[in-house]
Amino acid sequence: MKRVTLEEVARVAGVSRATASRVVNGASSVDESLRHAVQRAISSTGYLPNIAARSLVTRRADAIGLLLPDERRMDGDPHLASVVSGVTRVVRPLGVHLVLMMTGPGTREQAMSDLRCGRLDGVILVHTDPADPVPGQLIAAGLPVVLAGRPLEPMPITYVDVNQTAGAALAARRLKSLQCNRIATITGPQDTPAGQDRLAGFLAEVPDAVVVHGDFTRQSGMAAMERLIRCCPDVDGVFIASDLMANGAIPVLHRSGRKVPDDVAVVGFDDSSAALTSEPELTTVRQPITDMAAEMARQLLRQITEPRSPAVSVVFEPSLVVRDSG
Amino acid sequence: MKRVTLEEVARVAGVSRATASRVVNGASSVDESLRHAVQRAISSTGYLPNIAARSLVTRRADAIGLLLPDERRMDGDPHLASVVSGVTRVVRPLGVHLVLMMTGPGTREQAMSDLRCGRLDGVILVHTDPADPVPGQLIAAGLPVVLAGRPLEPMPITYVDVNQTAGAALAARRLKSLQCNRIATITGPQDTPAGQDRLAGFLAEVPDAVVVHGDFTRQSGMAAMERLIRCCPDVDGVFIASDLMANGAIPVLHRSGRKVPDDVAVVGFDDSSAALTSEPELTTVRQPITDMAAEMARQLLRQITEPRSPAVSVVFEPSLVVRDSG
DNA sequence: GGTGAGCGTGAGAGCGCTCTCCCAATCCTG
DNA sequence: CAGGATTGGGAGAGCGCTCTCACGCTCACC
Repeated sequence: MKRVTLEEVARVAGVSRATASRVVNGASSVDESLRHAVQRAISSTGYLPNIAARSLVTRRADAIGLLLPDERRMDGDPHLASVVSGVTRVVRPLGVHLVLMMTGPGTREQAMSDLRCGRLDGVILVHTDPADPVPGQLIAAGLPVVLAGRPLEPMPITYVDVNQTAGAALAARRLKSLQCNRIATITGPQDTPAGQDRLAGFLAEVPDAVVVHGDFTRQSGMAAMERLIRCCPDVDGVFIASDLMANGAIPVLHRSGRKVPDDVAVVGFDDSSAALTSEPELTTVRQPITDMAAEMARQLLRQITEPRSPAVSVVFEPSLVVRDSG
Repeated sequence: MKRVTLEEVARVAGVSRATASRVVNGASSVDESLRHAVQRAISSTGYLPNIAARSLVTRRADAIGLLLPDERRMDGDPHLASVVSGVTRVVRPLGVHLVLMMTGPGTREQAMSDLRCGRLDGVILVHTDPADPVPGQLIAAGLPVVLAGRPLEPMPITYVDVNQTAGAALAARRLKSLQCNRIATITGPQDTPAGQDRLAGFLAEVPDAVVVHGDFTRQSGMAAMERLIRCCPDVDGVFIASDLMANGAIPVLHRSGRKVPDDVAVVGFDDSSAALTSEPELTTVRQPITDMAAEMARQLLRQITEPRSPAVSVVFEPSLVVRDSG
């Protein structure tokens, strides 16, 4: 089982290596008969182009990186599979590899050098720490990068996000339509755009809502709900800024003797798997994660093929998924 | 920002390209002073080796693939992040890339050609369909491959698994120690090794257990539990072969007026996130997923560096995580 | 019939790296 | 101190591919 090269294919087809290469790469200007000869030679020899050799001359790796937060932070995030799936859908038909990198010591630097030494053509950054300097560095270096979610500080970087504000408004209107009188919200961390926007969007609809802070984790959801029913026992509708927090909060409600949704209506955000494992199943705001991931991939590929193309932001509209909790 | 090559480094350091290469690759036989000169040259020029060029001559891609089932099947699988994390931990320090491939039309063939054309050095196969011919083909071609989980048919292939039988026995003993008299189990699909072994291991300890079949999904957990309480209303202890099924089953128990764990003790399997989002939190059998993934990566790397090394199986011992459900 | 445009093809120069020689310098041993 | 053994470094040949360039051919037009 020896490797078969383009040279070999050319020999078998009776053409030059250049012509064989043209056929492999689908160049148009090749005579039909020669094209067929080459194609026959390819299948008869079982030829597969050596990517390293190609990559060496084209200076393209045909691989992109997906930079993820590490397991701990990912833990709560049910989206990984959806993100991977969305990116894959766009990227695979083009033969581009998806390289996964979990944040750990030195990962981001690693990704930078992979990018610079041509091992990666671009990266998608997920859940970036607002203080992280990497996105800025990448942009400054003119390297293709796409962010999942709006950056905290405005910067000329391409990102894909869901309309968080609109999503929170959807939740607010649902609660109002349920005739809730005493409405509260458990927020996400206020140092993240998602946390901020979900609160702002909600308050825009329900200005007098009771606000209790959380940080998107289950734990914080439990704690926040305990505080909420203590400070505001007559609450009858609550928007919880992530399903995971809602998942922690609902048992607290139950233990306090309140029924969901009869006594207290609950609306979550994310439509993650936590929405289905809650009891009752969560009414929640859905983000089209897979589509968003696909769009990130598309944006990244565009940047790769058209360097220095302008930064854009693509914002998807969320939708309300009505289940049993509110 | 032009690319700096080894040639350039050699020039700056005043040595030959060969020597510079030796330093980059950590060859021992280089004079200290020259080594330092080269290292200075590397950092002053900001040199990064071009992986494609290296790969072309070494015939190593320094990348491995992780072949996953598609999103639908993955959906229930809470392990993805843990698997990725475990593999990453082993692989990154070596500068090896982790390429994610979700099964879709043509993925497996794609992976095969990536392997053959030297774009991937090896693959880890997760949740392979028992009928899938790919593992066999890979083995036949002498390509490095590691399976997550024992293959259904015995074959000379390296795999890493948890001792499913022992795990089920752990659950059984827990239920017995709780003085349960009427013990049942909800199984996984019986055409998978995991499904088979968990049932067998359980029956070995509780031969007279009531057996109801499921397929690892939440839905099936609900349905199975409904059947169970109908056919066996006095059940007071049940081993459910996956946390996800347990997560679907517990609300059924609640709705039937049974309290968990007071009326019915429940033990799950996996220690996935579904165990924590259940109410009450699940007592379950834990598999050390991250460690197992790391071991898979190690085994794969060994096969890559030592081709034709014998197939081995590594089996991890599970442990019981006692929480509130049983 | 001469000229020029247009097109398909082949020759060949690299892309940046590793690695095998081979030579020179140093070391040990008798 | 001669001889061989050992060691470090350099020259250079590729790895397999793409892509530019120039060549030869056909065709149209004046």
